[in-house]
Amino acid sequence: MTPTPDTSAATATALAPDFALRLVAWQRQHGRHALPWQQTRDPYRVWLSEIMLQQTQVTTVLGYYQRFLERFPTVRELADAHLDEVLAMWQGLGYYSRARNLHRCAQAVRDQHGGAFPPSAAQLAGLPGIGRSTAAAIASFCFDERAAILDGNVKRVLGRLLAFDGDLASSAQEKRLWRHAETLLPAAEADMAAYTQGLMDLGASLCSTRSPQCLLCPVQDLCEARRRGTAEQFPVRTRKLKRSRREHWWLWLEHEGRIWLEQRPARGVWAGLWTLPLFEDEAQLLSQARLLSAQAPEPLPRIEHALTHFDWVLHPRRLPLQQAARPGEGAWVAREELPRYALPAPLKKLLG
DNA sequence: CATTCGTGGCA
DNA sequence: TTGCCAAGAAT
Repeated sequence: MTPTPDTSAATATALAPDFALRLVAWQRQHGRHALPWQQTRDPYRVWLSEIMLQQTQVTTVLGYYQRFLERFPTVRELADAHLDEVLAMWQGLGYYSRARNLHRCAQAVRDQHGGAFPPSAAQLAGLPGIGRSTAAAIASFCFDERAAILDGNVKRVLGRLLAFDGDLASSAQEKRLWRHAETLLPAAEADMAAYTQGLMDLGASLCSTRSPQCLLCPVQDLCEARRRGTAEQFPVRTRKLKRSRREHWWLWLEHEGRIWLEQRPARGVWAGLWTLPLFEDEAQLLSQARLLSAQAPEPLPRIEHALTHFDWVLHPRRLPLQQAARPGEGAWVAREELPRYALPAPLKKLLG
């Protein structure tokens, strides 16, 4: 049995000087330059943008980014804030462990780095919420460090450039691609910011997931997938994520315009966010409701909410109360106070 | 190494 | 409607 020859490694080495120089030139002429987080080299602002942009589209981040900076203009103000307020500013953006790690990271910068982000990818990667790729992005943008990123865009661009046929669901294959990404880095530190941005810009525009526009690509004649006419086949990623389904009942208690909210535990789905009391089935909800009122809760239309790995069906049941009992650990929240509470998207929609 | 984390947009 | 995916990291 002859092992498949690893042509991608030789390809990466052969392309190394040309690819970077072309990408850098293209980025400077055709890439994005007007995004808010591109108007600065302040590590705090660049870091904030990189965290928000993890698994999140640029258009979604834009509004959050400005509002967040107005409330927390410096890393110290973020570090000194309460986690609940950080979560409230993050509500709707998703992946809430990012907000939790963001807060922890700000405190680490304050307490262990004298209030300034450490100026190297290696040190940045040791901070909460900053992995290898995010560390490299910050270091290349702010400090011109020759450090490779490997996000979704880069996996697609390099996967096609090298016709990399390893399954990126495998960590061993991803490790190989990391090495290629480092091989392809530009020689000059002065080119690093444009190079890193160029990889992102190319992946977000011409080298898109579906219908890539190879004819306009600055590296079309270097691209192995383009040569084969099989750009859409890269990168290779077998998905084994099976979506499951969960079903719960939500008790919406109201008293004199206030709503009863409970804070979810610090781990798991919607960690630290405020929600309605959740029940495994309708019988348990009704059992709780009978302790609070002689009235029966009003059934509201079901909510179908899709998370990454499961579909969630929620059945809201609304129950106005004459007297304000305390059904457990939680808070009666007036509507005008709701913005200070971090609510998951479907609840914000339901209450809105 | 596999799983667990949100949300909105798009074909 | 359904599935896929977007500037990933932590466990």
